[in-house]
Amino acid sequence: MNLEEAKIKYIQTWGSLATSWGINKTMAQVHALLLVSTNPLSAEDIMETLKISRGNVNMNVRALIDWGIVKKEFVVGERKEFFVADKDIWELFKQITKERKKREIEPVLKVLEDLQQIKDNSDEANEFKKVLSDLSTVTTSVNSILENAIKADEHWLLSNFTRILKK
Amino acid sequence: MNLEEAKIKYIQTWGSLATSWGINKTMAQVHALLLVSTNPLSAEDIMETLKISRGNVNMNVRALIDWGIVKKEFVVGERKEFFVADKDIWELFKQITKERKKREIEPVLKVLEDLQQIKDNSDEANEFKKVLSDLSTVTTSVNSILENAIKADEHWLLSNFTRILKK
DNA sequence: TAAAATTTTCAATAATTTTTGAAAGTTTTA
DNA sequence: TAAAACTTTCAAAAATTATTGAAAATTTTA
Repeated sequence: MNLEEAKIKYIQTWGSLATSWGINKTMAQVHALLLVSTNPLSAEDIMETLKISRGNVNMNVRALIDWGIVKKEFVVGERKEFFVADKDIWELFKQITKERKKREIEPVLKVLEDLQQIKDNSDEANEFKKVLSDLSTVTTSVNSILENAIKADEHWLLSNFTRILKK
Repeated sequence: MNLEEAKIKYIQTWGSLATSWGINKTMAQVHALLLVSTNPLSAEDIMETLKISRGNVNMNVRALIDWGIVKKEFVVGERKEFFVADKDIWELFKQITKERKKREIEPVLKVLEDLQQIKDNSDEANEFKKVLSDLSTVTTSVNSILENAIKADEHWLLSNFTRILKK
């Protein structure tokens, strides 16, 4: 396998992992392409390499910029826009975590809390509240871990984890 | 909001969270329904409550059993099968983590390792290998955390995390 | 053993999500 | 200012994923 093949394999692999975690395949592939590219790429470069339409490139690049993991870059003497991905994978991990936490986990925690408030003291209601409370505990716990992974310095995840392993 | 409404709200909320993490909505809803139900439910109970077809119930209940988070149960004097969800949410968390780790993360780690092996010493190849290596580090790290969450006792996640927070 | 009850399968259909591509919009150049 | 270069939008089409429901298979009862 040569370098080009390896890059393609990597782009495909990342795309399929993304799909099973609810991230659009093309978005992941565009990101992967920018990540392994040594120079900034234009919309056309991406279109050609991934064989996708202009509109699709535009939509997905914007989504990546919105997630804070891709930046626009200007190349001297060139009119069009170019894009680059941050090469720091920890930064990537932090950004993705941050976005998903905010968009998906926090709203669920809010609903779980609201549901706890129902005024009903039957055994059935109390059993339900117990389930909700347990769910909140796990969800909060996951949320906290993610929060710290975001807040702390680059290698929080690895360094803290290593410490736990050694205990 | 009364108890019934709260249960429905919870089932819907869980279903939509599941969707954004690549889990089938109905599968999550069936699980949520079993989780808040005080007694075992038959395929028909599920069909009626969630307004879905027999085939759909069958497919999704089997998937849940396959994931190890729902069990068949027999009710005396009844011919048909009934289903229950483990009420221990930590157990649920562990099972889901275990399955996703095995099915999705481990295969990716394998590919990343394979790709590292390309025999090419150009600057470009080395840069690519660096990206792969960083990805492997983060992925391995996430994988290890999940591994420990699975192996250790019920409240590993919470107790260890609390300790880190207090440092 | 055979009829009844129940579960499973899976081709067809429906719903959802993604992608296209051409038109509209914007920015830059001359 | 207007033509060229480029980007964005979005309705329609394509692709993917989920669901139905009726037929086949299996299990239970009598």
